[in-house]
Amino acid sequence: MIALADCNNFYASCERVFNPGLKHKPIVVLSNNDGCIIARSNEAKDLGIKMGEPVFKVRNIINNNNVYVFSTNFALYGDMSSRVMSLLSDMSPEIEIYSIDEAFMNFTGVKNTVQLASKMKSIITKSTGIPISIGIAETKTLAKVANYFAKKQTGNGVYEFTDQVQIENALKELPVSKLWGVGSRHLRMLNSYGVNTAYDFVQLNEEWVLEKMTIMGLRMQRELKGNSCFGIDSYPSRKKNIRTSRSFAVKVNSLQPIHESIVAHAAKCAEKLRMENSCAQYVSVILKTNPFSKSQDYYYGYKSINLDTPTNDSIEIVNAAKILLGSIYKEGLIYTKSGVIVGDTVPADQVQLSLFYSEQDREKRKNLYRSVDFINQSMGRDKIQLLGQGIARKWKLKQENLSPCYTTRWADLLRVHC
DNA sequence: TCTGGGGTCCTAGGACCC
DNA sequence: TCTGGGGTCCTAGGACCC
Repeated sequence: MIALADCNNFYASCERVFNPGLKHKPIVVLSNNDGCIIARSNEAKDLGIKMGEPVFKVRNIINNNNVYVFSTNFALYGDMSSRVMSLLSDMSPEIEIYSIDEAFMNFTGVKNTVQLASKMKSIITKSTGIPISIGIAETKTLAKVANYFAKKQTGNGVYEFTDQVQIENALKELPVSKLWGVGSRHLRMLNSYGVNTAYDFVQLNEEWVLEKMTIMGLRMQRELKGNSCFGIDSYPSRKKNIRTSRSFAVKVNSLQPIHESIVAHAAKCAEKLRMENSCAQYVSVILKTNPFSKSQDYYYGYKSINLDTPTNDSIEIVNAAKILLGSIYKEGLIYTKSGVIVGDTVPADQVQLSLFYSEQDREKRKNLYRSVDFINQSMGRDKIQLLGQGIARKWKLKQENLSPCYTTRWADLLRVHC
């Protein structure tokens, strides 16, 4: 059996833990740059605020209903997540941390699955204040479905599929849009063939599913029939790509701030690579205009370059990114977002040096970055940075409603008055 | 006026090779 | 005028997830 633990309204719940006055109040959390809604409490969902919706479109609902609005605070959510995950790991022999708020656990051989899940749930709530739901079933996809019903039940929060009739009834009740692996495109396609529930989907001919939805669709269908296609992957594999990108806080129509942002993103990518102990074999740069703009055609500039030798050296990655930027930047456009991607990573200790590479230089740089990373991690990010990242950084984020970093910054610790 | 960021996997088609 | 068959690798783009 597989169990899926999923935190309820995770970001909104994190904000609530340290601010109990928000209990039963509608809360939303915004994306970077305060652009879109990326998390909602149940109360906010009930007001009709949708996932991913731009804030300006729901400004009226927010104002009229006293909805509490938070800028995204990843330092807080990341730290709360690791607390939840470490508690789950203690109680489960095999666990795959699937996302910031979800984990699959192998319940094979567990005698009383529901009892164990309920215990997990109460321990997490007691120790972290984060509410979770747990779904249990034969396969990952069915565990996702079970989790959906665990969340729907009031008060309980644990749901297990034990027999076929129960599964069939659940799938008949589940809109096909809620399935793990059905996005907006597939949904439209399936609806147009009269497939509306998960049960309708399971009835479809396998060849048809393969043709219309590739092997991914077929695996999903088989999982819903109880045939496991996805195992529990408990060892986090090295990331294949690493990306750093941001929207600009203000509109940008000159090269200078874009250049600064690209240097900063490239340096950040290099730092992330060093944290993972990886080296990348290619660098890509993205530069785009507003896709929703009516006054200007959408421009999406994207270019990659292969490196002679895989690297995690900030200066090398920055230099590659600068060259790429030069080749995609066009005068006269108003840009809204830039980014750098590094990819095809290899373990840092297995890098094949190119013929012309000096081992000595590489060692020197390695020592330099070890010191830079140490200082930035212990004394605050960007204490030491490349000059090209800019001092004023006008392109930086907009975060107007940021909550304190309750758990990761001394100055923000919660004060208890006796 | 105002629309996130960071990932994964799969496929079709082009380039290239023998 | 007539122009094969079979393979690999790479990449852009699509679709999905949280």
